[in-house]
Parts: sequence; structure tokens; C-alpha cells
Amino acid sequence: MSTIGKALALLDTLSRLDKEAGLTDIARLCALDKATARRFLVELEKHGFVEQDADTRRYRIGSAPVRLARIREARFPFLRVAIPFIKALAESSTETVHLSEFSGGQLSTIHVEDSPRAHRIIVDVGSLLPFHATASGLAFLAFCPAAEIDKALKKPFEKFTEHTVVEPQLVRGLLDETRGRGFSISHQGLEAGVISTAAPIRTPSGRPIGCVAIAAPLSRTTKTAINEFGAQAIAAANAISEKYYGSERPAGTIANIRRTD
Amino acid sequence: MSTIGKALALLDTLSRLDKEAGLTDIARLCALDKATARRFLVELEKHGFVEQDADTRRYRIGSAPVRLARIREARFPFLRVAIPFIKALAESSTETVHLSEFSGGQLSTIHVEDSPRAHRIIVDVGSLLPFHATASGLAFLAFCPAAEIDKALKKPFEKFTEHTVVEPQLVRGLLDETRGRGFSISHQGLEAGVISTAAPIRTPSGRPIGCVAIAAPLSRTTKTAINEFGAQAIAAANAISEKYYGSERPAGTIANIRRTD
DNA sequence: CGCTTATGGTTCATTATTTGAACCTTAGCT
DNA sequence: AGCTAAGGTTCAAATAATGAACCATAAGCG
Repeated sequence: MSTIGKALALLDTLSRLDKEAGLTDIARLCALDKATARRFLVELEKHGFVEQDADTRRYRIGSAPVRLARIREARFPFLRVAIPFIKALAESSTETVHLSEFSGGQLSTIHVEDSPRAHRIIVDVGSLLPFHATASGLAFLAFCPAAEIDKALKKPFEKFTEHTVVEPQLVRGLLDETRGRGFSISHQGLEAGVISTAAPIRTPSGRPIGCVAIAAPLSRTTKTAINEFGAQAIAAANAISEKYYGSERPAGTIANIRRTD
Repeated sequence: MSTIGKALALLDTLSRLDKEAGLTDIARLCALDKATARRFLVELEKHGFVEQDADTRRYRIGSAPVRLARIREARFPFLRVAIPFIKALAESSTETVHLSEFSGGQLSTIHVEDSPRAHRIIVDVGSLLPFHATASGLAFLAFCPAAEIDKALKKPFEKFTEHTVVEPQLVRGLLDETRGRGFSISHQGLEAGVISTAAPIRTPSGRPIGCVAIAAPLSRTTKTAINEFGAQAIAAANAISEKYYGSERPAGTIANIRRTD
């Protein structure tokens, strides 16, 4: 693997820890030599991607990503565009609605609007969504090019619950169904007692960039409700895509790059 | 320079561009070979730090920094802590107040509260603050360890206005004054007609992490007002530091790392 | 319509950087 | 003091990065 890849993987590992970590732990978690880990950390620190606490000598994510994120969001305000739709959907469905984005080979949760009900599904911002075991993952993968589906199906799938579908052929079947109806259904794929539906948010060229998903307790969710949620998820996903890539084309958006030069 | 450093410098360059850039431009701006630039971009893209637009083939900052920034802000909510104080200061001073943070060897603006007056100073979020020519830069540097001051004074200083102090000995004098009074004054150092005062936000160990600065039109700012602004900037900076590193020590903050293990 | 130019993208022998075992240093503990 | 564990450093050996030259594609033009 390239040095850059290893350093960025270290950053990723550091970000997934729930608190600051010391050099030895970081090296162990990343399967790197202590000296290597240290050099990476020093280099990342120089550029503000990590910070070392002066007192404890532990390392944490630095402020450079905050600056980059502000720039990215200013130019490419996906969240800002999407959140109102997610909120509206959470209100109308009265269930937990979450938004995911594909980044770095993984689908991760970037926003959650909780259900107003007492009995509700909790989803954490930042959590990863396995392709085979979540509605978002299935919805995302179903609309990817065939080559990528084949690639994804080659990796072994983890069995999270007794209902998780892990056989590649069966997963392929779920993807085909998803493509047919426009939204995916995950029946207790990641957690027992939870049923989710999701629809992909796609670029104008059709490539998925993330998903809108509704997660509800299995116990109160009828088949009719599932279909209703699916239709609402599709509507929200399409609305986000339209707004995001839409015809307004303010300066600096993707939509008008071709036109301006 | 290390490969990681070069790749992160590329990311930095890309972030400072005002729109997406093509491979050739990026390579030229970073003084890298096209093949090298491409490999870096591919590697950065794998981890979500850059994205290539499918249509235009141009590159932009990816979504990974957004995820990292959310994590950083969740654990280390500097902005969230600081903004109320900045807002309060902008109201009470009726001038533009901005907050800077040291990251990656540079001091950059991370938040601005505009003056409510029609005639006001505009500061952009993201703008870099030279150490010798801005109140923030002087306030930051003045409270750094002597070795770092010496290092900073070795680099040549740019003359932004006819008032910019660029001679290392004179800059050192300004730093000494700043340390003496607790806040810095920049008299038209970066822009003609602007006078600024700034105070450093420091860790409990005394190391500066950023600054609070007030920028006002020279024409309406008396010597008394400058001293008043300086005192207010110090108060705000200390208040932020206290709140941030303070005694409340909720789970996950820096303050209690030593105590929890 | 074919020629030219510009850009994105790729290859592979050469070169420079990364690597890690061993070592040193510091801080907390008994 | 002596012990342990963690952070941090060194330098020969191993490995990955480099870039000149290459190909592919698309736009501009006589």
C-alpha cells in the first residue's frame, strides 16, 4: 500500500476511536511500527490533520479537516441542501430518517433526524453502513455499475443478526429487487427488530452518492407502511438530487462547470 | 519532503483554489510531475479526501474532511465554545470581531462576526493571518516559546502596506510590547485604514491555540478605544480558554484525560 | 476532414524515501 | 533507587516514489 494510503488509514483509525490515543496504541491499531506511526503523526500534525495534546502526549484529529470541511461545504453544500428534506421526511413518516454519503469506499451516516416517538430507532452520525446488511447499503449498491456490484459481492459478508443475508447470490437477488422497485428494504439485516427502507440520491448521470433511509421498529410497521416509506424515501432522494444538481446553477456548483469554460 | 507532506500540501493547494482544478493545473501549482500528482489524487480519492467530477474530470475536496471535522467538533468543539463570546464581543464593541486558529503552521480565520455599522471591516473566514502584519499574528507569536519566535523571525516578511513592519528587530519589539500589555495592536499592518487589536486564546499550559481580534476603521478609533478593545479581547480570549479547558470536564474533553486513566 | 494541440492518464527503470529492530529518554510506580 | 511502560530516535536494508516518455481522447482549426 502507498505511504499516503497508510497515513490516511491512520487518520481514519484515529477518527474512529472514541477518545485520544497514545503512540503505542495507534501503532498497534494500524499495524504499523512505532517509528512509522510516529513519523506519520508528525507529518500529519505539521499539516494540522492531527494534534498532540501538550500535557498527555496523546493524539487527536486536528483542525485542518475543519477548514477543509468548511470549504467543501461552502462549495458543495450537500448537507445544507439535504437536511430540510430529511427533516420533512422525519416529520411526515414519524420515524427516524438518516442520510448517508459514500466516501472513501464506505457508506457512512452524515445526518440523522430522530423519530418524535418514544419507541424509536437510534442511528449515530458517523456510523458505517455495510452494503449487504442495511437498506442504505443495498440501495446504494443496487444502482452502482455492474462491475462494482460484482466487486462488492466478492468480499465476505458479516452476519450481524440471524436474518442478515450473507450469500452473494441472495444479496444479488435483493439488489435486483431494489432496482426493480426503486427502493431497498432491510429486514433486520443489521439489528434485530428493525426494518428500514432506503432510496439512493444520484447524480444526473445516475451514479449514487448517498442514500435517504427510514428506520422503524418492526413491531409497528406494516407492509403498506413499508411501501409508503419507500415511496417517500424515493421522493426525498430525488428532491435532494434535483435541488443539489438543479437548474438554478449558482456560481461554483458542479452543474455549471461545463458551461463556464 | 515526505510523500505524505507533499500529498497534504496538494490537498491544501486544492482547498485554496476557488474552483475545481484539472490534473495539469494541480501538478503545476504543486510543482509535481503529472504522474505523481495523479497518484496522489487517486490515493486521496480512495480515502475520500478529494473527489473527481465524473463529467469534467476536475478534482475537488472530498467528503472525508467533513466526516473528520464532525468528529473533531463533537469531541473538541472549539467553535461552539468560542462563538458566543465572539458574538458578545461584536455586540459590545460594535466592531468586526474575528476568531483565528493555529493549524498546519499557519494562523487562519475560523469565524467572523461583522460589525453592525455600515462602515465596517470585512474579514473572510478561511483567510490567512501573517504573523508580522496582523494583530492576531502578533498576539499569537508573542506568547509562543522563544525558539519559535526566533524561527518565525528568520523568514522574510512581506510588506503589505507602507505601514507594515517587516524588520525582524522591529517585529520583535512589537512582540515584546504585546507580551507586556497582554494584547497586540496592528496599525494598518495588512490593510491601510484598519487598526486591530488581538489577544491569544491559550491552553492551561500557556501555549496559544488561536486569537480573538477586533478590527476597526482607523478613522473612528481613538487611543482610548484601542485600549478598551484590547482589554475586551483579553477578557473574551480568557473566557473562551476557561470554558474550553474549564473545570466542568464533561466526558471526552481534554481536561479529564489524565484523570480517567 | 485530417492535422495540431492540449489534457488526462499510464509505464517502468532509476532513485530517493520509507521502514523497523534496536536503542535512548522520560515519567510514574514500588 | 530500581523497574516498567510509554514516547521518541537512529541508520542500514528494503521498498515505494519518481518522472521522462509514452498512449488516448477530445477540441480547435485551416
